[in-house]
Amino acid sequence: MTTEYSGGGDPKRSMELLWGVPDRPRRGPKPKLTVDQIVQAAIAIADREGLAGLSMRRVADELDVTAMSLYTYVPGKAELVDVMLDTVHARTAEPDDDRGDWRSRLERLARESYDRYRRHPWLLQVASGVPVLGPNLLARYDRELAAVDGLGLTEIEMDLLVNLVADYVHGAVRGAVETARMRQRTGMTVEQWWQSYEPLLAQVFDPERYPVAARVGSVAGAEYQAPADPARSFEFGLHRVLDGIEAFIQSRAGA
Amino acid sequence: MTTEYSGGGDPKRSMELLWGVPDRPRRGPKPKLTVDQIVQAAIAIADREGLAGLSMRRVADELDVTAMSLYTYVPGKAELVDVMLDTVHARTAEPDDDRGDWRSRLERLARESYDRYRRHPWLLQVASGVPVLGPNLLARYDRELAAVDGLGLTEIEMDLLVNLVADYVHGAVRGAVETARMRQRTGMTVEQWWQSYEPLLAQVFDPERYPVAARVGSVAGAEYQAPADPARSFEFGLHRVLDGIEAFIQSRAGA
DNA sequence: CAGCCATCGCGTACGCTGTAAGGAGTTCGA
DNA sequence: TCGAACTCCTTACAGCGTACGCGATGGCTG
Repeated sequence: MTTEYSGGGDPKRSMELLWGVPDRPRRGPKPKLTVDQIVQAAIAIADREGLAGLSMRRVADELDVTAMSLYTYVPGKAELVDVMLDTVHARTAEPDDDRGDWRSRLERLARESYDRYRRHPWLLQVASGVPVLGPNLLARYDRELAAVDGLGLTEIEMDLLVNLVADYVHGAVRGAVETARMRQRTGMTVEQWWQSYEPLLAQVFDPERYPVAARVGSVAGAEYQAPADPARSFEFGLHRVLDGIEAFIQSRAGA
Repeated sequence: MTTEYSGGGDPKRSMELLWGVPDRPRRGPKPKLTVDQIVQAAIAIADREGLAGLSMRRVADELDVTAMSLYTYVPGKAELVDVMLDTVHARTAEPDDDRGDWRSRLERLARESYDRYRRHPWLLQVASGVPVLGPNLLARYDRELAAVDGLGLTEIEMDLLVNLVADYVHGAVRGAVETARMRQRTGMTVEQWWQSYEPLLAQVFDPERYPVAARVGSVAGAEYQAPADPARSFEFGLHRVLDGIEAFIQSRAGA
């Protein structure tokens, strides 16, 4: 169990943090920390222990200060998460975004997003529907749009397509992340968990009441050794989504 | 900001609550409450105030008992959420699940799911990747599978298709839910929020650095009067997903 | 019909959370 | 040199889930 944020704070203060204000000459004692140190520490904690494990005191401990000291650098936890969100969207290298056709470009971006969620599972809990846009989030949006630019689509259609892929990836990565989280918390693999859970289910399961689920569930349970196979789901679904987009682009080209 | 659960508790106790144990003759004082009353009160609170507003004390207040009394009926909060999850998947009527072709069946189920998320936004925070299956969740899985049964697909393919739709709906409904949540918390509509946020963004936004985003963003911002239009995104994406599934089913029929 | 004891409901307590308020010490600009 | 600005701290509050243990209740057994 974990906590969800973003947009909770003051957007103005978040934007200042994200884009950097030209800092006026400082008068008092030298700051012991930087905002970036705090953000990096917070990201490390959230990666390891989830958003539920992220607390101001925990971050402060890591940096050998008290919790309240952090409020000198950051207005509050919500704004800190806003900056964390933008920060993990930074890119180390600027690779081959333009290579290939639109389909391979979109697929590459979808996998990049999937991998980011896997690396930073807490991203799933950060509300990004009404995001506070930092430089890296904007850069990502720009890259995604560029992947479907020049195909004769309207701007709105480009936006909708990019949203579709982002929405699907978000939905699909949940299974994998929750599986990993369960393993971390309980020390059990999904297979082990399934082996102890399946008998419980069998006790109450009535095949006549759920005929299709009975048939499909038993085949899937045997094949996955678990109730689901998130990685396989993602692969399968991604191709279907891209097929759907392909049909749309072809129909627009014909119009 | 809210809290995420499910699977956190003891699966065995959750299963007992979900499927009902034949209760042995009770000896002590008459119970003041039933599990169902507690679950209904908890759902009402979560609907109104989000999962963050759901606390044992809050539920107890609503029912005129103390927090600790609830632990007579429910092992803990995690198991309570498990039961809440299954309960909101109950159906009032048994309508026309079989009507139409697979596409209209799947679309109807997707919209039903979308509406449920809108009615119970906290569902988005409940981890369902490793769900504790109750009768209603199983019934839903059965219905979804039945929608793609008899098309010549393998069981695994049926499972993957059903997952794909569920994942997409989950991803897509987030935008709408977060928009509604923002309005509830801040009292602002998205349009109002956008009017105050857009100038902040314009101050730091460099069109040369984000050329495609600049073009698309300005068109979309003007058209939506917001950074996005979640309802429209869902409609658009759902049709693309179904198109992708259609392509798959046709290719399988040909094989 | 008495008495046992399972069960219900409650009061208290612990360690955790985000952060408001205010005080002490440090360093720069005037 | 001295006030203003700034950093960092201690203290405190209201909230959380829930472990523990205590009285009161009331159906089953003798």
